[in-house]
Amino acid sequence: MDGGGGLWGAPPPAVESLLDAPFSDGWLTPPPPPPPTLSGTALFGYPQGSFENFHEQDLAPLTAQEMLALQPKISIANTGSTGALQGLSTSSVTLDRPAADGYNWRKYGQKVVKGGECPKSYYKCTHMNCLVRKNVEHSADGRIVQIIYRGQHTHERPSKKRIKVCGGLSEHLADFSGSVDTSIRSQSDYQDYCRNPIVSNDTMVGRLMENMEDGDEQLAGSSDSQQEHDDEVRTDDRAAADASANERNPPA
DNA sequence: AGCCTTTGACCAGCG
DNA sequence: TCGCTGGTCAAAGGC
Repeated sequence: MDGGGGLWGAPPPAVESLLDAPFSDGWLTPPPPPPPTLSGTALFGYPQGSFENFHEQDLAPLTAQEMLALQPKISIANTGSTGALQGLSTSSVTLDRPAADGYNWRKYGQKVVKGGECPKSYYKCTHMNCLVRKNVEHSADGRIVQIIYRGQHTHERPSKKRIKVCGGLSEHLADFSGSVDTSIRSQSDYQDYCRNPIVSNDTMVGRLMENMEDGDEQLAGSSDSQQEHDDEVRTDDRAAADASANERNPPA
């Protein structure tokens, strides 16, 4: 995406909802608690985090079952906004949505690492005096496989009016962002999101729709207990975490 | 006008 | 010391 004025552009609201709603906790089967060693690192084995991740290129690696489950839902979600998916950029290098965690991020670099199979994007928090950085690593198929937070935010999340996420659930997201630590989502919620669709996409979307209707209250609940861990860099854990993530969601 | 992404270059750490 | 790799900078261009 060619940013220009917005951190993450303006994905169709419905799809935004699909993607961001899973950050709310407490839906679908209770996920296993995130390994403490994953603090500051989010692992991904499933398209997530952004509308862009759901364009055809990124759906490709999904299993047929997942495709069947996902695409119709997206289509339904986009009812009234037909062509939304077609309007997506086919560029899949930078596909995550850092702003989805409630903070504003500016991409300051991108590097292809690991033999060119893993493009890695580097983000800074745009808040002045905030030195938090975030590395987003993509798999070869464009899916986010890992997010690494570096440092701690020295400020509150931007007010919802300033969060440059767009569309229907953006306000929900903003509220959610105001109540849940960024990195907590990066860990448990993202992981939950990674797992849940595999459990049941129907359920996932159903919950999503519920979230859309129920609003902030469902989004508000979260634990702050992990916050103190969240922004620490635990690069030592990356390998193990990555391995475990791959076990759960082996790359396509 | 402001803020963003893109992208090549530069720098530092490591084997 | 050299080469590789990963992280950052900064100019250019877009919205």
